[in-house]
Amino acid sequence: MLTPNTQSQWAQEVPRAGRIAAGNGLPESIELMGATLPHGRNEEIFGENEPADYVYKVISGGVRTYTVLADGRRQIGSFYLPGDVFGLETGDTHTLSAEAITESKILVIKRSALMKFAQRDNAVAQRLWELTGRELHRAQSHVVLLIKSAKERVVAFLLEMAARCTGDQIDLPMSRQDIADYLGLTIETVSRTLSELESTAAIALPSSRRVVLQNRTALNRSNA
Amino acid sequence: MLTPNTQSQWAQEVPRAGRIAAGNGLPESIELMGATLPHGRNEEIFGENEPADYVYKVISGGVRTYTVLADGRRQIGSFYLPGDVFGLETGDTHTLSAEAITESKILVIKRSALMKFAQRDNAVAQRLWELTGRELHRAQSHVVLLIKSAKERVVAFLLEMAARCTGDQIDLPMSRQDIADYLGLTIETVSRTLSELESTAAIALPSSRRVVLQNRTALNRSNA
DNA sequence: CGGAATATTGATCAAGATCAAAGCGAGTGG
DNA sequence: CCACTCGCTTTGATCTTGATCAATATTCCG
Repeated sequence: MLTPNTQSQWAQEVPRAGRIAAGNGLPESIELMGATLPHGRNEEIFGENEPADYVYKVISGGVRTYTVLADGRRQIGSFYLPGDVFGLETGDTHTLSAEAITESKILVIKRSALMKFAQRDNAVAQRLWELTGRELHRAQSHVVLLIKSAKERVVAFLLEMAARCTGDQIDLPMSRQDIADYLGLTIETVSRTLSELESTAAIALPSSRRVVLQNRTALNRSNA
Repeated sequence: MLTPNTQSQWAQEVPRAGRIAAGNGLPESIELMGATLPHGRNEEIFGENEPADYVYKVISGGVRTYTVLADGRRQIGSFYLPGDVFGLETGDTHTLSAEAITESKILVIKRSALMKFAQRDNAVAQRLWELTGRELHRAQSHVVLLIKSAKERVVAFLLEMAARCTGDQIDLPMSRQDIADYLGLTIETVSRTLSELESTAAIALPSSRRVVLQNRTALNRSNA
């Protein structure tokens, strides 16, 4: 059960193709409009305020979007995993920066081509709008997350990540610093909270990047 | 200058019609598709998870959207003022509840009619998408706001409200509790922070609902 | 004028930040 | 193969910010 599976679960290329085509992304036909590019760990994919001429889809690996405040604090907006689309804007510039968390393959699609396609096909336009709607919903949940206690935030994060994979074992592609900057906490608080959850047997931490949910009931209780 | 203007600045009906038609809302023609309804203070306009069959536009007054956590904590998502559109969803239910902050007139439009219109007119579809995009941007800014210190949050709130009206005088339609629930703080902290800003002459508080920005430079310094 | 709701101010407390020091683990070179 | 290093993570001690508890003060209405 805890067989050390050295292959990260996110390394596989788009492991849920069916679901993605159905609700998560864009029609497959559209994927023909782009090229897949490799990105190294921590490599920038686009920067805040840059022209938003492309839309992106994670094929393998993982991506974080973020903004940096004047004094250096970094806030991560979202994590994107294989199958997720990111970088779609209604305005003409990106509102956040994006970086690869790990070695990633990213499908890049010209926005103008996508828009031309949407103009002819209402269903595509609808799909694009829904994508923005989903991002909005994500951001609204993020707001609610940030008013919770540290324990509640960490638990919510774990449940959110768990919801994106099958089973109770999560392989986190991101560092403690990334998690902290997503949750509005410090790495120390994230680490301490995880240790505490482990000590109450709610989770197991076979390694720092792997979390096993052992008691979802207890976790849900800690989720306010 | 501080003449007690008992008429709240938000009581006027859509004071910036030009700007609204241009970028803020929907073509005026569409407003013919709906009816204007009055709502009393604290009256619910729609509830979370209810079918999103209508789209709304503030004609006069003000609206708050919010969600309530299991333990009773309330998080306000946004404040809407005259000219603002709210309640537009890509899914089929509302993700937040909405209430009138003060006596308000609200234009109600059937979503199905709007969608039919959008299907024929690409520009309208585009406008609706942009509206969702604007909400997304708002929510992302809200996330960034919530990682800041109490003082920074209050200052950001004041600057945000000031950006929505002309001049340095702001009439707040909402209570301290509303502000606190928007900023993820307590009323005491909001009150203390406003008092502190007043004591440093950054703002004046001629009454609890009226704020005058006296030193934007100082405020921007406190905005990280 | 009276009373309820709302806002301010004060005193204390606690959650999480900060400062500091080990611990661990993957990769490197002797 | 082992020791060393570098980056990341964990753990500990203390401090700070904002929450909580409590007592007025003010405003808004009937």
